[in-house]
Amino acid sequence: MSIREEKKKKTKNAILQAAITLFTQNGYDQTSIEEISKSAGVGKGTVYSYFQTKKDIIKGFCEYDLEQIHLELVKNSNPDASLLEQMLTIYMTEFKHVTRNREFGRLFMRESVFPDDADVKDHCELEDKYFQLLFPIVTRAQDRGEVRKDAELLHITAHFYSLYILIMSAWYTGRLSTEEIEPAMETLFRQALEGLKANTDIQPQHIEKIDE
Amino acid sequence: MSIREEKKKKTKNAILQAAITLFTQNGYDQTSIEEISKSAGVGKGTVYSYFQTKKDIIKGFCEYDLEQIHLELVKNSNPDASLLEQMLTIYMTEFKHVTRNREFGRLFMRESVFPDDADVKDHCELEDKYFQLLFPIVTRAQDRGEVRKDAELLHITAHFYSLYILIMSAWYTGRLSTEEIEPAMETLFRQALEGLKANTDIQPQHIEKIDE
DNA sequence: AAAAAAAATTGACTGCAGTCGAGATTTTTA
DNA sequence: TAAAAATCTCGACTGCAGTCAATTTTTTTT
Repeated sequence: MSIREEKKKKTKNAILQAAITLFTQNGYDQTSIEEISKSAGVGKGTVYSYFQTKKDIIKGFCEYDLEQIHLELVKNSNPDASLLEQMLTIYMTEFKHVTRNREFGRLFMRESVFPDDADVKDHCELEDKYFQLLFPIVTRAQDRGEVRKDAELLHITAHFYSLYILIMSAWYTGRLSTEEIEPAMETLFRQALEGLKANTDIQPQHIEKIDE
Repeated sequence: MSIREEKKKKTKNAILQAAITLFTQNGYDQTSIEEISKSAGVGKGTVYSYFQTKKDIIKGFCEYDLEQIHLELVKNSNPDASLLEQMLTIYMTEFKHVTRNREFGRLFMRESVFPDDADVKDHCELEDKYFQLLFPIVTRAQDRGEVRKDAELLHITAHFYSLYILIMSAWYTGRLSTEEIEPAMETLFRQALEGLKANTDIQPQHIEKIDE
C-alpha cells in the first residue's frame, strides 16, 4: 500500500472516530463539521473530501457497522430453527444495533427507507447484499415445507422487512417501548405467517390464539 | 372573527401558497425562506411565527391535505367491498396523493415514519385519527367473517400500513415504477391475508396461486 | 377616546453546512 | 533525481436557516 493510501485510510478513520465521539457526546445538530475537523486534526475541507455531507458521516458509520453485523448474524444463526425464530433473531439484533443511538438510528432509517435520489444506488447495493443473505434462510424454510413456494423469495423477505420498519417507526413514535418490541415483533411475524384472514374453511379447533 | 384572527389566517395562507409554489417551481432546497417571505409579502421573521422550521411548511401542507383525502376516502368507499378492495383503494389513493410531488412526499414520509422527538405528539394525533377511520372497515370485515377476530384491530391495520410504507420505500428506491405499484400492493396485501406459511394441513387443492 | 397591555411583525444578526481556488504533497514521467 | 502531473489539504468565503430585540398593530382597560 502506497504512502498516500495509507494516509487516506488513517485520515478517514480519524474523521469518523472524531465525528462519532462528538456526535455521541454533544448530539448531531450540536456538532459542527469544523469541530470534527479540528478534533481529527485536519482542515474542514478535508472532511468534505472524505464525506459528501454531514449525514454521510453517519451513513458511513452505520453501513459499515451493519454489514459486519449482518455477516455475523447469518453465519451464527441456527439454520435448523424455524423461520420465525431466525427472522426474530436477525431483526431483533438489527433493531438493538440501530437504536443504540436514537439520533443516529433515526437519520439512518430515514435515509435507508426513503433515500435521496442521489443515494439510491448506494443504498440499494447494501440492501441487495442483505437480501442475498436472507434468501437462503427463506429457501430452506420453503424446503422444510414451512413457507409457501408459490410466492417470490423477495416478497416473503419483504413482508418481514416491512414489519421491521413498522416496528422501528412505532418505537420512534413512542407507541412501543423498548421492552415491548420483542413481543410485538413476534406477534406480527406470527400473524404474517398465519395470515390475517379468518380460517373459516379449516376445522375451528385448528385455530390458535396468537394475539395477547 | 376579530381583525387579528382574520389577518393571521390570510397571512398563513399567503405564506403556504407562496412556499408551495416556489418549492414546486424551484425545488425545496433551492428555495430560501427569505424568498418565500418576500413572495408572500411579509418579513422573514413572520414566516417563523407561523411555521417552526422550513420542513414544517411542507408538513403543514401535506397534513392538512391528507386529512381531507382521508375523510373523503372513508366516506366514499364502498362498505360492502372486500377488505382487500377497500384497503387497496385507500392506500392507492394515499400513494398517488403523497407522491404527486416526489420531494414533498419524501420529506413527509421521513417525518411521518421516523419523526423528530419534538414532533411525535403532533404526528401521533394525525395517525390516531387515521386509524380511527380504518377501524370500522376492519371491524366490518371481521363481522363478515373475512378477517380473524383473535387479532387486535390495531395489529390488523398495522399490517396493511406496514406494507404501504414498504411500497413507498420501494418506489423511492426505484425498485418499483409507478405502474408496478398497484399490482405489487395487491400481491402483498393478498399474501398478508392468506399468510406466508405453507398450507400443509389443508387439502392441497385449496391452495391458490397468488404470486404472478 | 386615551393609555396600557398584548400580540404580531420585522430585518439585522449569528452560526454553520458546504464550496472553491490556491498551495502542499505524493506519484509518475523522463 | 529533477520536472511534470496527479492528488490531497486547507481555510476563507458564500448563502441560508433560524433567533431576537426593537417596533408596529391590535385589543383591552379606564
